[in-house]
Amino acid sequence: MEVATFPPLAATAASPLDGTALEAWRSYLQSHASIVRVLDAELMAEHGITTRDYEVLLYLAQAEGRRLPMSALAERTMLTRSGITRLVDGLVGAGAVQRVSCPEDARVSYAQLTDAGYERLREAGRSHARSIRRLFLEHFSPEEIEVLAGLLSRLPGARPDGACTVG
Amino acid sequence: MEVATFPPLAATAASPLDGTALEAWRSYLQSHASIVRVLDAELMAEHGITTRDYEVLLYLAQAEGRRLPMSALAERTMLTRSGITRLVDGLVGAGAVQRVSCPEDARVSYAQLTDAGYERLREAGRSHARSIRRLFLEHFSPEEIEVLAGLLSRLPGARPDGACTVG
DNA sequence: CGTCAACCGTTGATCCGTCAACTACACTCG
DNA sequence: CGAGTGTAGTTGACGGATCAACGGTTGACG
Repeated sequence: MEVATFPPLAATAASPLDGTALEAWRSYLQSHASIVRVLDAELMAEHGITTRDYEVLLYLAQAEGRRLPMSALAERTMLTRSGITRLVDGLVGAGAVQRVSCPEDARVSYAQLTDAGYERLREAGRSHARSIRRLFLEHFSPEEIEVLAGLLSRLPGARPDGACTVG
Repeated sequence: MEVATFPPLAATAASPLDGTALEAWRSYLQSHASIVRVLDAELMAEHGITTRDYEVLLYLAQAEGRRLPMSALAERTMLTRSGITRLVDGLVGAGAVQRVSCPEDARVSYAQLTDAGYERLREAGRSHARSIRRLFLEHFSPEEIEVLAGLLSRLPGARPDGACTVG
């Protein structure tokens, strides 16, 4: 697995950002690209699922009854409803998810995590978390993690309205 | 312009990350997704170019003679050679870039920034930098920027010259 | 020289996600 | 009830990026 170089995008000859600011921005962008790329590759190589798949599986696992309406999934994943339809198609094909229609509202169709899907998630989750630690967390001390969390949480989009219960 | 919600991917019921660590990771991912999404949309709305386009234009502008071999572009942007071929096709079509063959090595073909392309970049650069300030930099004090830059620079891929050895 | 490996850029097939259009259903209000 | 409005999910057409394969070029080495 070859893990190429780096990606930027930042100041222009015309309107440069200040030195340190530019560095911060570049590191932010580039590290993200690199880390996510490796994470993707590892998840795919070791468990045959994409990060998107994993994300959806995780949301379902955390949801009441291990099922969510397609729209809810779309919202959480920041995908289009149509995108989610296709993604879930794949997961259904892989046996990780079933479609279940909703008795109270015939319009909605739940994506329901199967036992196989849950098992798949558990397995993937272990190595995924390990990867995250290795690629991200391990570069900082606990105090630094706290600082980082505090700073990053101010950025747009960093604060979902609670919502996601872990465990 | 609707700027949807948030994207996660993180701990699983099976192997959760520690609380603060999880928060840091989530903020990192989610803020990136949100910010990049807005940046993309603004660049497209105001100047009709993709972030990728902008990136390529910027690299060319910074390069010796405002031109680079396709492979060099691919490397810098973290795109495939084939991806770059197609992207540059577009820029050529838009008149921002020309293809120039290399006299010393008939295999390489330079992407050469045109004057029009440079002008385009300058215009886009202004508002782009403004957007970056608004979405990223303005959330921190100068000292915090420094701290952030220092922390982020440790992550894989954050160091342009420092070789990207992961795996 | 002549061969062969490595390399550059392009192309065809394909995957993944979007947008826009459509179907089916639900809810409100006359 | 029945029309109109809005919502949930799917589908077709398309764009962007990848991989695999190819043709042209270079450079090293027998």
